[in-house]
Amino acid sequence: MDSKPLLVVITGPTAVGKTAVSIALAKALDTVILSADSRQFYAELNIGTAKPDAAQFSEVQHYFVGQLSIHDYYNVARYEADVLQLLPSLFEKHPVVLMVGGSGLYIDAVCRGIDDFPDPTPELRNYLKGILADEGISKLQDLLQQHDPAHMLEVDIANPKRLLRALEVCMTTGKPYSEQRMNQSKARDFRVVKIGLNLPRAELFARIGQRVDQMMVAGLLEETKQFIPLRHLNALNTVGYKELFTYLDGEVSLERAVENIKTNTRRYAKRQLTWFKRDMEMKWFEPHQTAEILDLCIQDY
RNA sequence: GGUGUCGUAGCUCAGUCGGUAGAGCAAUGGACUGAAAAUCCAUGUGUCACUGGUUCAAAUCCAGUCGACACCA
Repeated sequence: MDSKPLLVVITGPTAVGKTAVSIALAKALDTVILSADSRQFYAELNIGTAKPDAAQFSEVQHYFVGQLSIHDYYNVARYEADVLQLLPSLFEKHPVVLMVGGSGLYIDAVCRGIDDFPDPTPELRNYLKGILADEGISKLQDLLQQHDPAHMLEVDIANPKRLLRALEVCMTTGKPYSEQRMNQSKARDFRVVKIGLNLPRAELFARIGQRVDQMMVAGLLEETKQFIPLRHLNALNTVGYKELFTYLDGEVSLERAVENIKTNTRRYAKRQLTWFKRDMEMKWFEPHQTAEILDLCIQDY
């Protein structure tokens, strides 16, 4: 048997039941959980991100939950580095470690790696955002055509974020983005098993509706109110908070805002599934199949 | 019980002079390398309540039935 330690990734669409499954697995395997949820990172975001509750935290040691402030800048490359730095010490004590969350890009960065690009600088990003606002997306397309015509053939030219990011890399490195994107998996000194949780669509959507209602009962509106002055922060461009801002602005009724949260959560779940479905390494289960998932983990180490 | 209005996509509704139908929302599929709960692309969904009649042709006109709503009793 391979002597490398094992990282078990538990993922799936929002509200499918990842937390409950992962707590049960962590207890059975006597191990810890790394969150791969790009919104649970933020200490201030609690109700709207469906963080594990106090009892669950006390049962299992969690990492990458609440370690950031919403004022902090963070990105997927930093997450990759932070996880890779932490993992060896965890593997010393636990032959299996769990990574749980629904942020597909972040999971891939840990499992496969991500190319070594420079972080964006606020100055350049604001400059390019200004061009987008003043001159439109066609100007960004023109610029990328100059800097990286090869990438123009592959990139989604209607997506401003893709154009903007590619331009940032071109302009800060002086080399075309497409030449620097290796798209190759990096070597890891641990093995990975990927568990995807899913439910029939109607059941998943029902769970989403129930969870949003629970969040409202738990005080999501009050939590959101305190963020009104901070709403421009990226961390608050998040389902749950952004819809309630429109209610607090008087644009829509509370009932309408809550419906919008449910709709946008459903769409988010669908996008997550699109991402995970194309991963051929993913082994799919329903969240009640904890025993089968545990068997798979044990059999693999 | 009577009178009136209405019944078209999952929902809200449009549909002109009769030529078998289309908007919005919802939904569905997809993309994705430092903003990713972000951002972007694509796509329909039909016993036109039912039964009959008129007509070359009915969502459309006529009759009846059923249902919803409003008003009257």
